[in-house]
Amino acid sequence: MSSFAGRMKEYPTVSLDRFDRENLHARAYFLSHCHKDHMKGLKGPKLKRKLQSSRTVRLYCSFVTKELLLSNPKYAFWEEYILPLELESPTQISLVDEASGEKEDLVVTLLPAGHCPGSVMFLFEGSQGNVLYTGDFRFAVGDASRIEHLHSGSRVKDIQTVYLDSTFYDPRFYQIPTREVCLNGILELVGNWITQSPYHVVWLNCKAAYGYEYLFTNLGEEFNTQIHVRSLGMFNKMPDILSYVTTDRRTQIHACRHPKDEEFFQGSRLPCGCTASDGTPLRIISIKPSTMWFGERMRKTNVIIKTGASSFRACFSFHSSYSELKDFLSYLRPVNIYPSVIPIGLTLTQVSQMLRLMCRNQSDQAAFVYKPLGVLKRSMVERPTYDSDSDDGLFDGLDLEPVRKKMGLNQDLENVKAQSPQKTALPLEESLPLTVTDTQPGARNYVDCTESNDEEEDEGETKEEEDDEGKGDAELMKEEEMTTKEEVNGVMKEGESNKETNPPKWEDFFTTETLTDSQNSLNSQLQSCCSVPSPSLSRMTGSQTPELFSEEEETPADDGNFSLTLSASLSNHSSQNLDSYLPDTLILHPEQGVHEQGDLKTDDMSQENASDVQKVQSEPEELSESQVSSDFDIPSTPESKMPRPDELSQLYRKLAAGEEVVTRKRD
DNA sequence: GCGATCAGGT
DNA sequence: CACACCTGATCGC
Repeated sequence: MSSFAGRMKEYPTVSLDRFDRENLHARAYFLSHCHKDHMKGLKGPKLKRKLQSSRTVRLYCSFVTKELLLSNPKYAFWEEYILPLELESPTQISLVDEASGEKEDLVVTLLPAGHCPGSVMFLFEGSQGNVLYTGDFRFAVGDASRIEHLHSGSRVKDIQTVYLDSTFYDPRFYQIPTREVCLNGILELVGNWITQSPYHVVWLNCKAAYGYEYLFTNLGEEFNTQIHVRSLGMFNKMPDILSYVTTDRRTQIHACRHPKDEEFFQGSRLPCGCTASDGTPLRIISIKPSTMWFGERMRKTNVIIKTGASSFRACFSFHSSYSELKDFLSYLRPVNIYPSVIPIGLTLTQVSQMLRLMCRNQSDQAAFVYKPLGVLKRSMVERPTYDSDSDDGLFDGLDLEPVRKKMGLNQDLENVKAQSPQKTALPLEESLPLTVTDTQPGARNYVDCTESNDEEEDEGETKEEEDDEGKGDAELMKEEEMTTKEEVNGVMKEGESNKETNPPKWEDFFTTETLTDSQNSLNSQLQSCCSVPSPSLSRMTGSQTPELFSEEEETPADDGNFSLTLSASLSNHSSQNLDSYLPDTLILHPEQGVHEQGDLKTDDMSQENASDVQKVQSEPEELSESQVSSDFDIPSTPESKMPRPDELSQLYRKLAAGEEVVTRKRD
């Protein structure tokens, strides 16, 4: 879930995907896609009032996003304020301060993000450099090189900052099967089921969100049918989607929902209550799209998992995997990268630190361990707060735009690897301390990638990290609990970012983020949609109310004879591991049971898996409480010692006075 | 009555 | 299996 606070420090007068709090004062708004966690405040009365009193404030988004947004009456008041933009066509936008008349021009380009219908990234080009806000996105490896507007000529544009959908920026999510592989698995499963008889139907147990449409269109295309959904008004102007969805329940593929749909399914009923016209019980399987991921060296498992007599999970991801993100970032090599999502189980500090390694000029810091106080170079004079953004001034102007050609992906990857002082097959950061406040380097061992998807989240959750000093990008990234300081209103003040000095890197000493990630729930309903029953359908059966179907209990897919074990596409395996040579799609026989990870194996791999599981279980323990101190942490570097309070206060005094802070250098 | 927030669910 | 929602309870206005 996005915890982006809405503003970029380069262009703080615009707000993106966040419309509450400070964002109420923006000169322009941008909506990357129509998911609730990116629409906070968007239907708020405050914003509505502001719009009515403004003559220049607009909301920019794609045409599709506009369409989806306005299909919900709660957002209808936006109609006259939305300025939809074409994809891939740079547009100049004037940001006007209506009070002073002050104006700033900005060129924005919408880039398709592959997350859900209408989803885009925003590329901003203006006086403060090129900034890419990714929104939520899924790019496959190599995709960045195919985007025209990320290049000028044959070179990659010089990107100052990427605001990144870092949902899966964690080595645990090293690999997620590609869209195509996942889709093929689902097509195969669905095909094998619905071809058995007209009474064999599939229920796609999708979340209430946009993003599954390409699944619908592909299924519809493949099986020459339509998918039953609850409403389709939002797609009225999108024939490519509209033609594959229907409110007619007489189809073998359903993606309809009902508040109690799980119960329905347990009772062999579809959420829409549909039955066969002749009374023959339907045989329903459910397919629940869900994210499956695999560690770096983990044997690839199936994209379809049987989870019950007639239930399946199918791999599906709206977001790029870790390796896809790394590919993306290593291609762009921005100066700064800020996460807009903190993956579960990680802290902002950890993610930021890992991302820093993907920044331009930072790869040589792969050897960086920790320098106690040694990086304090100059004092800061006028800096009310120290923020973890402050290092962005450190590397300004140091380098030219790297020569990278379009499609030069492999080359780039090689470069990246070559830049790593440690020649290892491991991802760069895996041998690094994730945060300086975390115990020892390698306390978390990412080398032994999670070999199972079953890891629990028992750790980290509300790890109190910190002190409240130095908000900085903590402020930009989140908005909660930022306490009292008026002067830190969530945005860098102009001129505050001091480009000439090398400010102390406070984040190396103190973590600055609090982990109150509590902006999860928007209680609005995007879909207040009432399905319009098609007149021609309502006479299908006299009895369509779900309640009338409870009697006959035939387990739909009990299946002694359900041997859908798909020998499947033994195609694209990189064959480095012969023992990873498994079908993409494999459906376990019912008798094999799939309820536990230990059961997730076929005969030829059971041994390996068993040992893999062991490996996971013997992983180092989580951080103990005592290792995460509540106030601020001085990391325990071997040669360093804990500063005494009087030493610290002396240091503070010097800094406050603007004196040069001389620190002992070790060797 | 409304919005914001949280807990708990899928 | 960790995304993008739901619902329902509680609180403040």
